[in-house]
Amino acid sequence: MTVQVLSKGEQTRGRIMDIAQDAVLHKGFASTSIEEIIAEAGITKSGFFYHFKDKNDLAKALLQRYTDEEWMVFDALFKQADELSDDPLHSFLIFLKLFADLMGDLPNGHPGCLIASYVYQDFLFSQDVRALTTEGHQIWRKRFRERLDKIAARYPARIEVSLDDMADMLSAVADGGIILSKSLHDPSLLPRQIMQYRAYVKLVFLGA
Amino acid sequence: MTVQVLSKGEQTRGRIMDIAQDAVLHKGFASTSIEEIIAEAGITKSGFFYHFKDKNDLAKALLQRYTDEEWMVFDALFKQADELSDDPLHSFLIFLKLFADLMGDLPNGHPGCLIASYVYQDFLFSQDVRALTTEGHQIWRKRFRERLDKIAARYPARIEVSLDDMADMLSAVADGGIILSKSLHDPSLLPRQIMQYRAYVKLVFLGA
DNA sequence: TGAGTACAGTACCTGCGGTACAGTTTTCCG
DNA sequence: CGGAAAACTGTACCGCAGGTACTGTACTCA
Repeated sequence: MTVQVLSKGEQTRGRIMDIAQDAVLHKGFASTSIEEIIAEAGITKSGFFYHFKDKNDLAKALLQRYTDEEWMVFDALFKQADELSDDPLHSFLIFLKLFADLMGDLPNGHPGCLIASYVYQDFLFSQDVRALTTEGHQIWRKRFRERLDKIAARYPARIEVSLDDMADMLSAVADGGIILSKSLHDPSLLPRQIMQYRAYVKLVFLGA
Repeated sequence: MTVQVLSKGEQTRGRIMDIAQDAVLHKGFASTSIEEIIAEAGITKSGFFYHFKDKNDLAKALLQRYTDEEWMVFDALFKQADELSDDPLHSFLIFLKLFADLMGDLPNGHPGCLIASYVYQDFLFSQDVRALTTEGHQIWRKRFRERLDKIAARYPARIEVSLDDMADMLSAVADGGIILSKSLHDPSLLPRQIMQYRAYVKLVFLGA
């Protein structure tokens, strides 16, 4: 039912990015060669460099698209949670459960977070790519923080706590959970860690 | 006062690894070239390959040394904490504070976790390197879990919680905290995240 | 129908990982 | 002190990957 609105060039560009993203998340950016990408895409080197001026340009495009898609996913989850409860705390708790379920439902575990993977390969990329990872995490902080502000207004926190730190903690637990999931070959570890964070939020605002 | 027990070969090998580890943590393993390592070490390519049969061999040696050193650091912190309190919970809380302080005291922020950085560059390395990262995280789980078991025996948990998940959460928060610290250029973020985890532990076993 | 778009083809340069192997100095041990 | 092993240096070379440069061409759409 999806209508054809993409030009042929945009289609090819998208196919290159799909192949590249899959490879990058599985073995890292540096060890993903352009040659293997074009081989799988069925194009030539010229074709690749027609769409991306260099490898760094591809990295940037991948990250940009990835963050855009992540926000859409989160928006959808937030919206779904808001429909299930008017209360800010319970809506956030529902969101966390939905988030955990989503992370657990992926067939072979979560493929990884592109942002996190880029952070560890920092100087590969130019300053503007670094800026993108920073911006990405800042936006997460801001959006989670907004939710926590509304919660704290209605449910006074049981302990002294920085809401910025609490907001960041979800990003940290998610990124760290992905690493642990991959390292220990346990796809269920990531959703369980998100549920741990959920338990923390519950304890802070509701108590035991 | 340190006595000279290292042969010249061991010294050079160590110098190569020091230079390499610094570079790897700052820009990733793949984009750290052997040529830049030997340039800084003041040796030739032949010299490098005398000590390491290939780049993967270097990666393995780095990881092995890194995990060994980490355990020594943690042992020292645990010992210090145990001397300050006999109570398992308070000792663990002290340990977490010491850990957070240590992570914050590094001049330019924590350089990063080698294990985490390797996880995102998976297929670069052979199966035995993968095994090392897995083993590393498993040992952390076991050691933290032991502490939590002793705590739970004296302080019944206020909520239903998996102690394995709680043990893993410290690794996750630390790994994720490093990523966020680097991404947001805020060295104080990592220790603050560890303190968040500490607050969680406190809430679970002591309440508000 | 002609001007872009979206590539293919070819050729070539560079840097890096890695090999091979011969030669040289340094260290250590009996 | 001498000799063997350890710890390298020097040189030459290979293959692969990223990247450049430029020409040619099929398709597409106004």
